[in-house]
Amino acid sequence: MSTTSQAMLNQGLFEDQEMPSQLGFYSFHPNLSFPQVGCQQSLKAFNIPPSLAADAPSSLTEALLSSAPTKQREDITPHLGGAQLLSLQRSTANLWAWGEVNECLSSKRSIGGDDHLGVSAMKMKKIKARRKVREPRFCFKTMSEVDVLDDGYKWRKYGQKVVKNTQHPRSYYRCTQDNCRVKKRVERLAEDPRMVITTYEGRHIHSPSHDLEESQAPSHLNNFFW
DNA sequence: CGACTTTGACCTGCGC
DNA sequence: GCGCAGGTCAAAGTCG
Repeated sequence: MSTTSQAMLNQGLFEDQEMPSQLGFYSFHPNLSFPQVGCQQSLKAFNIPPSLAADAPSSLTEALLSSAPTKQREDITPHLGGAQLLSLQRSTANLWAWGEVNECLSSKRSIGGDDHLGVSAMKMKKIKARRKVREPRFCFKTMSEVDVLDDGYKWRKYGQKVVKNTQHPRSYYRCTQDNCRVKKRVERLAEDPRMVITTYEGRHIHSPSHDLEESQAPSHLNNFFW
């Protein structure tokens, strides 16, 4: 669709279903090092081989690309290699997660063992206590004029809320497929209204509604549903 | 008429 | 316990 062809997938954040405290993030900047441990935990949840992520960020990029729906693959590809993203911007959509990611990044090399994420046990305990069990979440930022990007699935809007300190409302969508409980939130970045923050929660139990042909193509990575 | 959006009310978790 | 903010519900409205 032409409206989404201008969209640029810049960076993302995902969370392990089994271990919500394990967060990984990806960036398409080739020089940015990778928080490998947390990353691999999350990759396991999304069925992406850890070996792809352990080597270099570019490997992960390929993994994400090969497992993404055709439409998003087209959106992402033109921007690979030339990405100029070094900073991680906060948004109300993933504020709860960015703190942990930042701590992970700042301490990932110096600390091993159980405390490999560098988050103090006390703080981790507080975080876990605060958070109830969540579906795996995947959040990314796109530059797009349209709020709702065509990701191949059908969504029904079930709510809209004005979030504090932002002039743009947040929209809540649910997958229309029976028994599929995937949700997504869409909002515009307060600092840059051109950027759309899309947060997926849960995993689809079915193929994209208009991407069936591609989803049946043989690939060991194609079980990564968005 | 069914599918979808809108929107105010309600529920829940968290900080103080 | 109270108030705030985010998330969800559901009735009403809209559209094809």
